Amino acid sequence: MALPSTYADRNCSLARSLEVVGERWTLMIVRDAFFGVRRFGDFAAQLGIPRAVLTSRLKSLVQEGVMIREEDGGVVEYRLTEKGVALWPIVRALMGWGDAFYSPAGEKRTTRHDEDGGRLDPDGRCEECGALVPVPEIRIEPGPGYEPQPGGPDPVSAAFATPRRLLEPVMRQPAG
Amino acid sequence: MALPSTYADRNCSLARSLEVVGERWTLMIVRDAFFGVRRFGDFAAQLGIPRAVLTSRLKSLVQEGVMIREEDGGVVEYRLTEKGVALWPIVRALMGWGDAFYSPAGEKRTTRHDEDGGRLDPDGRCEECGALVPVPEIRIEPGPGYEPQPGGPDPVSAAFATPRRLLEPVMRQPAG
DNA sequence: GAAAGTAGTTCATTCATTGAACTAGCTCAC
DNA sequence: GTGAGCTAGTTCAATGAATGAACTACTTTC
Repeated sequence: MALPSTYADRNCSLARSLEVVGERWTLMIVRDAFFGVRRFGDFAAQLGIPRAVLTSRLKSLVQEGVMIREEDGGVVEYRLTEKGVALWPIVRALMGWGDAFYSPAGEKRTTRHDEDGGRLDPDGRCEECGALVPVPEIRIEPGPGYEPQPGGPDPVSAAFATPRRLLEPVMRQPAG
Repeated sequence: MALPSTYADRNCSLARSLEVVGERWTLMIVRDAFFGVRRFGDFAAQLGIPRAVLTSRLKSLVQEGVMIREEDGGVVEYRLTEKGVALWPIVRALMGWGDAFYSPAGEKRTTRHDEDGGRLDPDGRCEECGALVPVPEIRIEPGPGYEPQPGGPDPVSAAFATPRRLLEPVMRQPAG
């Protein structure tokens, strides 16, 4: 999205949000970032997104302060900022709606409070302890609607199929 | 969005949702529908969207069961179905994020429980009575961040600036 | 029956996306 | 250091979608 420059609507925060995260691919990139993807090549491979588009999207996400680009000794990483992490309710709501109407076998991913294993309700509250669970304490794991991938599972996809905390980096080679 | 046909990701309900509501303009149309817009011409005028695009979006929303097209005595109306109303948490989350990061003067629109006037918290719960307020009982009104429109306010924009219940149809001529 | 309104189409132009190939810089082994 | 291999990011031709303005077809109203 975002063409002539934006949506015209000055009085709607929905329009304003969509100007930042409403373009094709953008929320998929953000989702991957929640799932621990940080490297350019991993985003590209995982999403099947053209590299030129990925470059453009990451650039605008960084410019908007949703992600930050960190270069450390030749290694480039993209991470969500606080503003980016604040997108979680949006991502959760979209996953919830898709689960409800397009996943008859049940939710594709289950979220839990990693501390006590309690499931999270639609508002992100732990059904065990009642707390509103902060993003880094959310564990995500395959749910009843999850369909194991056919074909060779690359390391990143494999990590996606394993219970893990949000934001925890995907490891691309076994730590040595 | 949604080009070659879709996103490839079979295991993510976020991708699935974006295939339905992720294209440019789609969520703006849905928002207008929550605000009571039902007529083709009102969507077109309110959003400044090219009519050809509007036709295409409405067609796919109807096909997906998010909206329904009703023709009654020459009058055509588009309305949200239950599945469409279930998009409210997504719309709310997007408005919330935009308010938080792009509306320094405060939220652009306030939502209340129409029965008792209580404000709704981010989860959509009434701060007066504690109930999770169903969409038709939500009243929306200009908030502290709302900026009155310059220029001639057409009837639809005027309705948007007045406290009203969600889904309640926008009247285009005073009932006679 | 003429005027005005509405839903929707058509079409040339502009712009974004696609996908594949390419560049440039770094790391590591020898 | 030289070469192999990896990674971030660019380039570019082809495709497809968005834009905007004009137009069609149908209704209602007076």
